[in-house]
Amino acid sequence: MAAPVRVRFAPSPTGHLHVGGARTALFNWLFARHHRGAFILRIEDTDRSRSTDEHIVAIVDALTWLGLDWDEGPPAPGYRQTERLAIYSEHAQRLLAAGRAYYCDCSPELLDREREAAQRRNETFRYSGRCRERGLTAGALRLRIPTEGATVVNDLIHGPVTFEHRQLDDWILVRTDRTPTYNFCVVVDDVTMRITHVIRGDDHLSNTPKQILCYEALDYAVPEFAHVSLILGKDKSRLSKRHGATSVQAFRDAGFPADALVNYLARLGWSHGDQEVFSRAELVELFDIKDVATSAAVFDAIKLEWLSQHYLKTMDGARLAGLAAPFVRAAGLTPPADQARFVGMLDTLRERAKTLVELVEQGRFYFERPSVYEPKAAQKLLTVEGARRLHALIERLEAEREFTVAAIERVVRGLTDELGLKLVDLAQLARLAVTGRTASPPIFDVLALSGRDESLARLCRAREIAERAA
RNA sequence: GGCCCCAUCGUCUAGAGGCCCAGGACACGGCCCUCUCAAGGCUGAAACACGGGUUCGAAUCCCGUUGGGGCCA
Repeated sequence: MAAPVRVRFAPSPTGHLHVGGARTALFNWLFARHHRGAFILRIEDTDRSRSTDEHIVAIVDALTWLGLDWDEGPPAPGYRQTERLAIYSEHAQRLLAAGRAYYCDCSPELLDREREAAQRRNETFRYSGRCRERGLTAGALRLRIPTEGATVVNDLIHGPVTFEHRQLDDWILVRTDRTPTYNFCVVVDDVTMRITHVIRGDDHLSNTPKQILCYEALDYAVPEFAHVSLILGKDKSRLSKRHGATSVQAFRDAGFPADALVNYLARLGWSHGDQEVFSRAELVELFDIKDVATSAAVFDAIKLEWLSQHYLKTMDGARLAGLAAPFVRAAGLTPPADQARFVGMLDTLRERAKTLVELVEQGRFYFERPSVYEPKAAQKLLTVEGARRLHALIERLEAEREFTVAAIERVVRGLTDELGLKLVDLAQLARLAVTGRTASPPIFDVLALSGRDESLARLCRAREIAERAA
């Protein structure tokens, strides 16, 4: 029986949660859930100048919204690097005592000169090792790494990747000002949190051999690694703000269901045959790190929209009502108290919108009377003849006992025949009167859902305007 | 610049030597359905970066070139 899987997602709270980070978090979460292991959230806030508590809150909110729950991490203490400084220095002392690390007092100026010289010779800069045997007791702490040989990263996604030690240098663990470096903190954190699989962005692949050497110096077991490719923008450069929305929060605010974003992110770089739509349960069951693609992927908002619409179209009515209500209120409107009626309205809207924001916009007329009529249509339809037709329609509807979709349809179709018109003639007229627009859900549904009183009031108002325009 | 990673339709991808003159999905075009708009159905166009090998046979293996990305910064 292998040791239980423990993975982590370790964002820096220097901004909102980026979709790239969200995907890394998702892959970690899926891996943990698939193997019934633990998913740990750790905050890498050693860069104090750029880290803020607001960003931690934003990241926690975004992960929560996505439904990526963690088994260990904030708000419990001990999962922020700034709380763990003592642990880093303890490990630094151990390495020093064991002779695996040494102090170096070379000045930055000297190092810069060496770096430039190395570049002129077309070589990788590698610290000369001048202080290796000097036995200094202060300065920057460097890891002593082998001159010969190579370190192989057995990446779960990429396979074995070899790095020659002569390309690596005695990197700094702790700076002269006693602050630990990023690479050192990561190793110590992963080791002390007993992380078994490090699943992270491709941008860390080059740092991995240095870290492996540090694990070995510390005499700790090296975890498995899996480096996920980066997400690119349309122009194939690293996805950034200039490509449009990139934060999870932005997609949430735009009205994408969390399930749709999760499904999209999962399929970006991971696949399972020809399947495109996956429930959470399927994702957890089918996810295998070996099926993650090796190449970078371009973020395609259009496909996300398609998935979003798919989820809006297919999700349970009550659930949709729950998701839509806040967006209705955010638009300054009020959802009806009658839940069944609200769900009925949403049912006519759901296949017409790509996001919840769009859905509310499409269905505005359900919550407020149209303040204006589409000008071109009004000019064409709200005429003397239009007023006559509206008048007839109003009379028939008033006389009708029932105000159901079926009854309304019977009335309208009957009137259409009598007047020698096509259905479209009366439908568009009624549509304009009730919604103010020329495109809406089926007009019989709209009428029934709006209710007899409201529908008649709107038809009458349109008739007045038509009469006045004449 | 050095090191590392990557390379199938516009995009996400299937493909782990013959099942592929390359499959699915999004987007795009056409047709159908239709009270509008959608949704849906059918259908069309669209790719193995290039050059060498290996093999009876390569999208699949190897080498190189080119291009993109990452790290060092």
